[in-house]
Amino acid sequence: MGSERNQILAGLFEQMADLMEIQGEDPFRINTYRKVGRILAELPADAADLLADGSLAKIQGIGKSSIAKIQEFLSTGAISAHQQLLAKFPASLLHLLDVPGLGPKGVKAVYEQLHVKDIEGLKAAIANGSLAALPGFGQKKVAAIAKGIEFLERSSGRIRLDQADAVAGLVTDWLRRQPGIQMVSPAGSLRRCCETIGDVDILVTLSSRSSQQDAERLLADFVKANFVKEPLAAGSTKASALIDIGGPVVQVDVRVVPNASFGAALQYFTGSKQHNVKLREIAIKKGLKLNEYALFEVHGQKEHAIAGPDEKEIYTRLGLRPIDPRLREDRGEIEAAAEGTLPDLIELGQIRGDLHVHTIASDGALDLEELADMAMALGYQYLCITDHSQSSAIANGLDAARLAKQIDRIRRLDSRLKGLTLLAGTEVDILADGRLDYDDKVLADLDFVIASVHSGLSSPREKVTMRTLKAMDNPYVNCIGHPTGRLLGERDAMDLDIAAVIEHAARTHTALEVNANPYRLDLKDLHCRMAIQAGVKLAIGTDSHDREGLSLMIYGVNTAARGWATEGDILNCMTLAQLRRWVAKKRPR
DNA sequence: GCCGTTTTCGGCCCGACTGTTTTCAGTCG
Repeated sequence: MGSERNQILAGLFEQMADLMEIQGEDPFRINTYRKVGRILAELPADAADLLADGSLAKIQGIGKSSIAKIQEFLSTGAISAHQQLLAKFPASLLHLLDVPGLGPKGVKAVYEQLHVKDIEGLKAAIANGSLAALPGFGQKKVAAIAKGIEFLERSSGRIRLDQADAVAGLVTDWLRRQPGIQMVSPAGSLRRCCETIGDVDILVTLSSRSSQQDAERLLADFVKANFVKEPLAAGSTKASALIDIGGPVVQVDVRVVPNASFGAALQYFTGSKQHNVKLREIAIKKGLKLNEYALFEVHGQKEHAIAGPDEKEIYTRLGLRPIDPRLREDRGEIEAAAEGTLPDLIELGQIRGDLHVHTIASDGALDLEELADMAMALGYQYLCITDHSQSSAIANGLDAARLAKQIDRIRRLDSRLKGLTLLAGTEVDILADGRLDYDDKVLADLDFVIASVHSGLSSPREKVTMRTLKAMDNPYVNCIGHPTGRLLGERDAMDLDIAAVIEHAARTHTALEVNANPYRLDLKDLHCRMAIQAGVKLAIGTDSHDREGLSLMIYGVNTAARGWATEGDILNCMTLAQLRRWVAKKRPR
């Protein structure tokens, strides 16, 4: 995360795992490589630093062999074990693993027996019939692989959380209207509020009088619903269909589960996989067994369920506090649940205001009055207007004179408002050399200042980091907006030294934004957690540009919660008086 | 490859579904 180098390293371990799987090695050994890859990807600091101070070797799951490989990579830029694997199998085989229906065994077979190296080769082997001639590849399997290729080429991979919400809403609304339906709940990465979603999982229960035929009928009806673009499967417990949401195609799985298993199924299908593996290990140590039907006590051959209908019960019977779905990533939440030290996660209702909003003065669609009305409807105590500054010409940024007029309008409207305080702010550009787009004299007239990088996002690490650090040195800058500049599915994050930014934020009494727009979610969850651990305040802002904008706050709240944020970590959970004192603390007296 | 108040060796999470089989391997979540 923080370090690009960590990501490369993590990728190498992932690739080694994939290649070893194609080679047919011991699955447990492969699993270890994957685990190391995941640990590396989530490291809070550069692997080189953690290796140097010995903390890397102390991490559970990283042993001598992995340390040696990491060391080798850091000194030579490569891992010989990785290169030896690549000498046996071309790297393009790794893409073949992405084809649904084709696993490592299949990839090995097509490579060794048909010399298929990539998707194009696989298509050719299907077309000329050579794939169907392979032992173990019958008509149906070949058809499934052909379909898998088609899906791969059509799907955009993962979709944003708001897109997944839209799809899930469509399907759950439809499900709730069906006869006999009792409970409906999204599961999977959507329920965990991950930043992107692969496919949408939805669980339902039927009334106790319902039969298996009722379940089959429901699932058959689902794949025929008008929003379905293409049915994939419909059995007695599960149906899958592709749904088109205007652009990407999303797979939605609907599962009918027994009432007595609803909690266990919800737990199971919410994941994450790593979280579930650890829970099942705990169950085994206690002489229990956990699966998607229930938590069982095991007595020899006999077993009986001790939890199942209620998800919380699964956790408590395992000796754990119930864990919020947003924390279920095996990032220490299970240990915290055992010790009773889980955080009281931030909730939407604790948000007292929005600190990042644009109006028609720059590139927004709403005027001050409309925004004030909406903020009051949301029950906010304050709303900070933060239009763009002059350098953001494309966003119709305000120069000092227009900003002065805007401040005046804000003050006048504020004096008429009851129950809401309108704050005058800005989202000022951080210029190429790290200076700001307004003079300090201008900034001094504002209640709250966000500084953001909007240009030169692909500059080298040193440069983008320097700009951000320098902006924080300004006594009027209270918050860095969308610190990494990423746009999910569209633009990579800047190569920012996030650890350095967090450290500097702590030192300069500057907050970091959690931009709530589902395209951004920036800071992301892991960075939120790093910032919180460093004592940095997070400001959750919607960066609202239109009517829908203000309602996106929940995405920022969920992202912060995934970073273990509590009410006390969030700047805009403060009362107005607290917020003003917090801002004043950095300013010259 | 990693790990250990039951183990320094022998374990390592669980089940469903599908297709190609004739008792199971591969894939998936």
